Amino acid sequence: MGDVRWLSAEEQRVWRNYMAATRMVESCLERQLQRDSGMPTTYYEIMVSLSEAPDRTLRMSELADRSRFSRSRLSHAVARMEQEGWVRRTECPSDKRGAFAVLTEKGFAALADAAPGHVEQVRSLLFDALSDDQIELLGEICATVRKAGPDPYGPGLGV
Amino acid sequence: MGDVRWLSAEEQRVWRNYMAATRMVESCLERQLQRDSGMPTTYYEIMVSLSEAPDRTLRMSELADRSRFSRSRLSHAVARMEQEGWVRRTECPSDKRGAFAVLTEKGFAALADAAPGHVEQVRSLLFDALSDDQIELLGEICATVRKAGPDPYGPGLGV
DNA sequence: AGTAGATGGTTGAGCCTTCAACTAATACGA
DNA sequence: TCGTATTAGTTGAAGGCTCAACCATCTACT
Repeated sequence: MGDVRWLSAEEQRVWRNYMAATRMVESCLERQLQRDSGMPTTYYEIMVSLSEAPDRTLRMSELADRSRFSRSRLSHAVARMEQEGWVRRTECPSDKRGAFAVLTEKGFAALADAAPGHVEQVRSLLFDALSDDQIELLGEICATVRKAGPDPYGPGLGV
Repeated sequence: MGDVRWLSAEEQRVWRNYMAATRMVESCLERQLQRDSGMPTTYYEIMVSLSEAPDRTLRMSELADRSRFSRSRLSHAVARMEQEGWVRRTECPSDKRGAFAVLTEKGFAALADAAPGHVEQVRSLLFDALSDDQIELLGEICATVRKAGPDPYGPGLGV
């Protein structure tokens, strides 16, 4: 716990590029989706998770874990999405504390509508810019970072 | 504008790893800094920019451009930081619309105090997990993505 | 059965960000 | 010089996120 392991000039350079690039990607995606489909990427991801689940239904906690959202965040989000008619909440018979989130038809339609523009954006921001080799390497790097990180890393699971 | 270029299975895998990894890094950094130093990474970055400027002073717009923040966001942030005593605003003699943001001694101290923990976090989340080769490749990849992206990409410059 | 502790989920306050509207000052062209 | 268009910066409302506190229910142990 003694001296600080400051970043070398080279590491600084990498780090600033990393920040700039990831922020750019994130913020462009957010803007595009908000502008064209009126939803934050958060909601998009929640709906993707639901759409992939059997009966388009998941327990709130399961949904929170998969998207790595805090329970609180998910709860607020689902409340909002319920207002939009994209999601419905059902109670769980086997555990009366529990709740299911169900993607509605309207929600599925909104998702289907938003998807093409979103995917196009992902492609043009990230994949189009990189060579096949770079894409593969990036995949490995991200997998490594992800595995090395704390798990669960945030308020997602457990907290 | 015809058919959608959906992601291949492989691209999906890369994309989900990318999202998971970058989100993890971001959220861990945010939490650490907020917990240990009571500031969001946003403010940290603003103070870094100011600390590197001559006289620890920058025009608001210059500061916004460097950090790629919208003018509005910066304005709100600086207002908040002024309350904390970390930053002071001065008016610009040559352009009476303009304003300077100045990092105070207290702000500099807060930054110096926050830096070690933040850097340690950056290191342990990203650099420690990767080989030297991977770090270099990541740097290149990010530089490429950054250059390929729209510029200015967001509400940062111009909007 | 009775109780202590864990788990599922919600809520509200506070903060940050975005968007759009706005003021004030400068630059530019006729 | 007048008028218009830009540019610098701020503001307020609306929405999303975090944190901590909070019920309700379930589990496990005695």
